[in-house]
Amino acid sequence: MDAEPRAEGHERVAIRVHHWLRTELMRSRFRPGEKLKLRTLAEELGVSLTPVREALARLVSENALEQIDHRSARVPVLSDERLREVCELRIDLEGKAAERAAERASSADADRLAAIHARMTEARLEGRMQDMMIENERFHMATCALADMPVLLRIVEGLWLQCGPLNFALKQMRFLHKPEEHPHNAVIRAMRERDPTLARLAMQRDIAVYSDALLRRLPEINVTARA
Amino acid sequence: MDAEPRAEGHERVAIRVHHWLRTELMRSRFRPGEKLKLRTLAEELGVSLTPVREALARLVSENALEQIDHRSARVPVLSDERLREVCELRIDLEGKAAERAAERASSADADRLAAIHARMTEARLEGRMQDMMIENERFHMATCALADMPVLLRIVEGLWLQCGPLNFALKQMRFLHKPEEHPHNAVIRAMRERDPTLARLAMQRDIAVYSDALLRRLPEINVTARA
DNA sequence: GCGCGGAATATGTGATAACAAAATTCGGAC
DNA sequence: GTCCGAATTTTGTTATCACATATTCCGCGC
Repeated sequence: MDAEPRAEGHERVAIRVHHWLRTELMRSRFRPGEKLKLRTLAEELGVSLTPVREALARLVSENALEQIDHRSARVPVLSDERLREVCELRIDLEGKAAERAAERASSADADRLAAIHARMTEARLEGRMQDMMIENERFHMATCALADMPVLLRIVEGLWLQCGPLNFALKQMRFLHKPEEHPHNAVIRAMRERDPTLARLAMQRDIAVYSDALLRRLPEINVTARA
Repeated sequence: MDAEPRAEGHERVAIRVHHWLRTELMRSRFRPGEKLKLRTLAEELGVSLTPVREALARLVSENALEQIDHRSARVPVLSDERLREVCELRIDLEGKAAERAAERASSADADRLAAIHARMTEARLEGRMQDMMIENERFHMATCALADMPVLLRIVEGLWLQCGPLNFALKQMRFLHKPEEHPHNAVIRAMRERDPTLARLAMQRDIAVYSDALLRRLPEINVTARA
């Protein structure tokens, strides 16, 4: 099977599993509280236990999974306090990232952000909520990446991952903003105008609105998680 | 329901290795750029490759190690920019933690911090720099723990771990403060007086002084790392 | 002496097996 | 019918093995 003998194709299996699990968590395939079983995952992916184990260990270290009873790993059930904390940290850290990004972004960078946001809006209008969420994530990660702070970027990715399993709650969520008032637009404008403070405030408002909506839904999420 | 079913005796080997490596990294046993070899570590600890592999994978996920050429793991060589970033994030995040801690700390908590700082001062006066560093770490972690923000605590632990390999540079470092002016004292006072702003500023000053000292030393550190 | 190439060694990866602990199922006593 | 305990099954952990690739080392030719 050397379709790609040396190219991108032959990543390590453990890395592939890790990426796959990350994505599935982001797509809310697993519910909060669900236990992830080694042999089940290994069979589904057609690999042995070893790389699956490594991937799970990494996700535990990233706080994307929770080690329960010193043995199995499960998707964390976020308490109200914990979700509040994650959101608060996102507000601080993504706010800082947006601020820094606005100091450094070129107009081409701003265009890229605008393109992502356009795809996100399109998906939202067509009711493809899954795609909308993916583009939303892209928007935030792209903004963070513009700050050119790799350590911060990894931390923010970790925070997103912790909220990932909750995203399915947003699938039925009403529109949070009128399209023309969406905070992302202000973020993009701030990039073009090199206005760090505006960028920070707009990003923080975006996250705050998202957080409030999620926190209101948390009780019903954790009820369904119990089942 | 035993008193302590699996308390001390048989922790998982992989966890033990992970803790051990964390500690060794903090104690600067490994130099920046050093490659960590599976079989060497396994032999030293008297275990097989599997748990060592898992521990290394976790440390890579925690940014405490760096995956090089998609195969081996090595202790990261921090660039000037990267060290600056880590320190900047520490100033933000530990500042916030100290602020929050000051809102919630009891006077018993303040006593505990004072005790840690006293041990640190004692170690410093006696020239036991290694012990001093350990107590310094304890002081910062204990303060963060008082903030009652577990997610933040894990992030800060990760940032410390990234600086860990550099700590050996501080062994010969001159005193950064006169004992009575040490910022830790101001932090403790802020806890007693419930003064969040003072707590944040004092903690930030402490980290800033440390950071500047470390940044000045970075060139020579990275030279020795090359060897 | 220098560079090159191949062999020997070192090193990491993934699969499998043996084992231990936990969860589940089943059967019998009441 | 219910509850308790033993047997069975499930599940996670570690060690070992086979293999692929990277690195080192040595000898040969120039």
